[in-house]
Amino acid sequence: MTKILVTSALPYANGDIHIGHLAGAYLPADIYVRFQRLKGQDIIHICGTDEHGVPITLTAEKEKKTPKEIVDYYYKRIKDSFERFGIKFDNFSRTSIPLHHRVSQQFFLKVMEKGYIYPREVEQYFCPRCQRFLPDRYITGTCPHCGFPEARGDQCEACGRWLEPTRLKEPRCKICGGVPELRKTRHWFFRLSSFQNQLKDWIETKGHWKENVKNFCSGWFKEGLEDRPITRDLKWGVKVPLAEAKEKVMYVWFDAPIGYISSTIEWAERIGQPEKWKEYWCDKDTRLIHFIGKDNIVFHALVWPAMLMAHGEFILPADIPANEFLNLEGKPMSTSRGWAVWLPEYLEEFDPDPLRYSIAINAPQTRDADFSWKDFRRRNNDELADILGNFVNRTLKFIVNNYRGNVPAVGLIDHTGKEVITQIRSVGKRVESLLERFDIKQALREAMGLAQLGNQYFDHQKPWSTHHSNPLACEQTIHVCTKIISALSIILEPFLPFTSEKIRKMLRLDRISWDDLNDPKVPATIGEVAPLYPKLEPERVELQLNKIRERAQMSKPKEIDIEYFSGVEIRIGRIISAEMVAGSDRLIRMEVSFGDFKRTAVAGIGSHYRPEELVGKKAPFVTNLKPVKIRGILSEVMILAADYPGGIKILIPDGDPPEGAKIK
RNA sequence: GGCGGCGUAGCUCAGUUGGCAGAGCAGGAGAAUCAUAAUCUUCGUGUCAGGGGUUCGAAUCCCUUCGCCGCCA
Repeated sequence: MTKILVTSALPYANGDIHIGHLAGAYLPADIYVRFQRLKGQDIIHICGTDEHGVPITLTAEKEKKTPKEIVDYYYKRIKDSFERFGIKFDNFSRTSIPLHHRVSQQFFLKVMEKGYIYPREVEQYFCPRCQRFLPDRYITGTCPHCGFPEARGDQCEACGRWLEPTRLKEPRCKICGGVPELRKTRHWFFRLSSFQNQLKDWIETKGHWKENVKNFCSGWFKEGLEDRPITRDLKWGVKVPLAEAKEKVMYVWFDAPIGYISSTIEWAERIGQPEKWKEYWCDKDTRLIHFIGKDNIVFHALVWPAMLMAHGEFILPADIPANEFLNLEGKPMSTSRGWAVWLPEYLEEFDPDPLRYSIAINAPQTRDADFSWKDFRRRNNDELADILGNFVNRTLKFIVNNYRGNVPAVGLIDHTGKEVITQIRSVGKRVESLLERFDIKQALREAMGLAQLGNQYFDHQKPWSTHHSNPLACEQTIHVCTKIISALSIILEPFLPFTSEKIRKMLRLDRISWDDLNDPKVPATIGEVAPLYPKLEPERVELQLNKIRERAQMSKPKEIDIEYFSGVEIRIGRIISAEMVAGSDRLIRMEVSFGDFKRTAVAGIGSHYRPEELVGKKAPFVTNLKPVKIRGILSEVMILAADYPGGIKILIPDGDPPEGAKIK
């Protein structure tokens, strides 16, 4: 049998999963895998967190933690929220485990052995204060074209021109503000350029791939593929397995996709068949499918296949169903601006299936789509509760009320009933072929059509009336309706697994398979009946809408007027003494003179200043803050300092203003 | 700036290789009372963003303007 290996993009362990991620990769993948599994296919779903790279080290610094602490935290949260949302993986690994490091290193060495990795001297900015080489976008300076003083190392945002960091005038480290210096360093490059033709030929055989994927690739072929550096001067990551590169790690984009392989190996070991991963990665008959969002297309359709070609022992992707983006309330999602719906937060308030439904029925398959809370509520109430939930409920309640919970058995089914059963089969067939093409949106519409069909049939047959006038006909109707419910529990399982489970409980069905759609099983008696979905009041979703609006507002500082500002009293103070607060490695206690009076300050700047450095310095202090006790010491004034990832700098006045001078 | 995408009914979205513009919701009318007042039937609606071109025929292909979005290793 053809095996299927499905991967979902490795989420970056630097934040929670939000609905955009779900729509882009994880939900479509989960639906596809659940469907294939119901069909009895040999399929596994592999994923894990991507835990290396500079952004994680920066988050760690910002939160005064180690990178390990950051990734441990998010690994747990991400894994947990996937589980609660019903996204099922056969293995959910992480790229920081030793197994992954080993596999990545072997991969590296193998590709190097084949001649596709080579070292090259490059000049890069190094920040002596941060003690590290700076990625392009962490350098700012004056743009040589337009004179914009805050241009980024890779591009000037004012005039839009591309830049090399070395061309910036007065370069500065974006992290600490220090002056970086050019240093020679050696990096290893992947010979991507030599795969251009091979990749082109390969993609031409993929006529069935989605338009957006092919489009992206052709753009890149036009530009021409260039070799890419695959090492970094960083401590956090997979060590480069070369004696001459002891201090380097792999660039995160290189080791991350190898995570698909190492996660599969971890899975094989876990189930006690350590060689089994090869059946998926090394067998030409296995279909490798990568589910990703559109931001990942170039990588999965070009760079990663080139890496696999270079390595030579693994299969290439058979399909890359990439989705577009999901907007939120009409605006693109933005984690930094707080404009997103995060999964852990959602799950505190609602059940998984309504969101699975909302996303799947309006999936961004061919273009960006929009998620709104209003629409979410409507989908839940008008579609899930009213059409699907009500059909199940009215039928089963009817059985309870009129047949004491025993499903009527029937010897014969009349023409109309048979027609319905034929319809079930053809809906099954259509859903099947739509899902094979990854068209989950249309597939779900078709599946829901079955509930609608049920309501129509129920209405036309009028069992509430035939129950008295023609009991046999009534029994038939209810029997057929129960068949429809049974079919719904199968056909909806990939999309709404929790709903499917509830229905199966009510119908006392323990095992289901896609083939059962040919003649859905009907139980003799039913279990306890309860409505499938509670209706959502408008307030429930308005609350959510307000939450994201407020958050977006907060990330933008509020405008204040001059009166408001003049309410803050800031004066120049001279630090007359300073000492570490006992039992703390960050707090410094200072006595500050403002000429006429003295005050005590406790400030969390000890990670970047030694007390003796501070004594004698003049700096601005807020002098009318409400005093607070910190570690038992009353802090009466607050020192002003620049606080940014990687550093804290107190402000020193220009010249020598007198103690106590007011700042306006 | 360059490249790419998008613009279809009041709203959210489908529209295969060019072949009479579609669905759901909202809105109007009716039927039914088993069911979470939940269902079912039925009705209207479009400068397919604007302009130009190719074609017997364009929402679809080409050019252009406007608007929105993304990417730029």
